[in-house]
Order: sequence, then C-alpha cells, then structure tokens
Amino acid sequence: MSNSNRYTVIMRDPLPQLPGYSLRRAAHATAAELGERLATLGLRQVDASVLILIAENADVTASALGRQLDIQRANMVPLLKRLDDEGLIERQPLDGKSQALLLTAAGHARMEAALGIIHAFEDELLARIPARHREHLLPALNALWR
Amino acid sequence: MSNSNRYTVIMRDPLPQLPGYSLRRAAHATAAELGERLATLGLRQVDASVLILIAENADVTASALGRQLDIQRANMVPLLKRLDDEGLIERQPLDGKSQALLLTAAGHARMEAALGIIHAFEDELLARIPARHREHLLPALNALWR
DNA sequence: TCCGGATAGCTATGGCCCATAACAATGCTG
DNA sequence: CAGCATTGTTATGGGCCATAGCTATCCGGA
Repeated sequence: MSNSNRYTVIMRDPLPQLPGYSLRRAAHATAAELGERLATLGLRQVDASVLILIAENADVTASALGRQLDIQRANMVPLLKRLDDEGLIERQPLDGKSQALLLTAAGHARMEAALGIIHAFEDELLARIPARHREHLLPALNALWR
Repeated sequence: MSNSNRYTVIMRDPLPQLPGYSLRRAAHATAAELGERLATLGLRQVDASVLILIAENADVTASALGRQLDIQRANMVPLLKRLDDEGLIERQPLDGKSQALLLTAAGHARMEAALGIIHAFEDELLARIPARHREHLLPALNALWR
C-alpha cells in the first residue's frame, strides 16, 4: 500500500500470527474496498445492509432492524433519515409509536444494484483464499459472533 | 445482546451468509471484547500493537511503525504522544528528522501484561470455533489482506 | 379498568479510528 | 549543490458506535 521501495524495512512482526489481529486487519481492508464500490451507488455498507433486510422483511420496525443488525436505536435515526431523504424507503405508522419500513421502487432498484456489487465482491474475496481453506472461513467467522 | 424475549422476532436475514458481512460483524464483536480487557491496562488495541512492535524492533521509527501497521504518519502523532505521556515509550533523535522509539521499563511491563491478555483472548477465540474449521481461520484471513 | 413497566422513536453528545491536505525541516541522490 | 523524498507535525472532517436522557405509547397483570 503505502510502501516505497527504499524505505521498506523487514520488521519482526508477530501480530499477523494472532487471529484477532488478522481479523481486524482483514475486516478493515475488505470494508474499505467494498465501501469504495458501494459509494458509486451513493450507499454506505450499513445502508446496503438495511435495504437488503427491509427487502426481505417488508414492514419491519426500525427497532427490530436495529436489533437484528446490532445497531442502537439512536443510531438508526440518522441512518433511516438519510435513506428516507433519498427516497429509498418509506415509513408508515403501524400504531401510535411504531412505524413500518418498506422500500420504494427506487429503493428496490438501489438495493438490487448493491446486491450485485456485494455478490461480486464476495466472490472475489473467496477467490483470494486458497481452496483448501475457503469453505471454512464463513463457519469459523460465524462461530465468533453468532 | 440487546434482545428482549418478547420482542425477538425471527427475521429473514441473508447477511450472515456473506463472508464480508460476517467478517465485519466478527471483527467488531471481538474487537469490543478485547478492547474492554485491554482497557483495564489503560491501553487501546492499537496501543498494544505498537508496544509489541517496538519491543520486537527496538529503535524503530514512527514512520516505519506506521507503514507496518498501516497507520498514517499523521495518526501516529497523538498515539505516540499518549504512550509517551504515560511514560511507556521514549524517543531518541536518530538524526535531525527521525527519532528512535523504545520501551521504558514501565512500557515493557505494560506490554507483557497486554500480551498476556491478548494471548488468553486468542485462545478463547479459537476455542469458539469448531475443531474442523479452527486451523483454517488464520490462513484464510491472511489471504484477504496480506 | 387502571397503573407501572417496557418499548419506540428521537436529540444531544462524545470517543475512537481513519483519511486528507498542508507545512517546515531534514536527508538523500544524481 | 539542487531537487526530490521522507519525517514529524498540525488541522480538520467523516464514519461508526456508545451512552444518557426525553416524551409518547403500548401492554400486561392486579
């Protein structure tokens, strides 16, 4: 990345031997890449996640979405406001305090475009991994947080 | 986490099938855990990384450290200042513009304490992973960013 | 039926991590 | 020696997350 030739020094670095550290670095590197691509749609990664989940679960609540994605209710507010301002989602009152979320036509189109980018990206990620390790990544990762 | 019983609704969620998304979630979850433990030492994760690398490479430069850890020079400044203010590192001029970094005695002790926490944490992480997937995690992750 | 606890949506605020731009001073190389 | 690269630094902003607190509403049990 930010390496010149003259100043690249071999350094003793035990960090990449630590799964936790490699996890951090891998997540950061891949997030940056995917983020760039989604930015061409005017979306952040979390926006895409929300659009996908609304598409799969019409009329979900902001709170339910937050629970599923582990996003605090407080942080859902500006997120949904952004999607609303762009005309990607609509909110309809369910009762006096809850509101149902659903995609607009534009939101559905944007979601499908994001899904295309994401799936292509996931394929590239897997392609980077040596075949014998490839199928183990997802179950190993999911064991760490689900 | 933030789930009640009454309000936990089964939602269609294709996201955990995506390695990139699971990577993100796993990294965030584990980082939060490790962060809590390192906070008992008054350290952030990045602080621990820096201390470990200085210990392994006495007299490294701030710039070289930044290259190794993929941290911008600009962002090394407050980081090193914090470690310096706590008496964990020293800086000695190498020439008119570079400075050598090295651990103080307190820094070495703090680094070893951090290393203990980190290794224990890594062991716990691996223990969560089903045995048949375990050994594949590190090589798969490293293939994604190195 | 009514009341207290739980929930929904929201505002405000701060921390951490990262990125970019710019600058002066210094080192290195042709 | 002149020009380019590097170092350390300041300033600034964005993205993401956490917490605290508020009001209004819903719900379940006495």
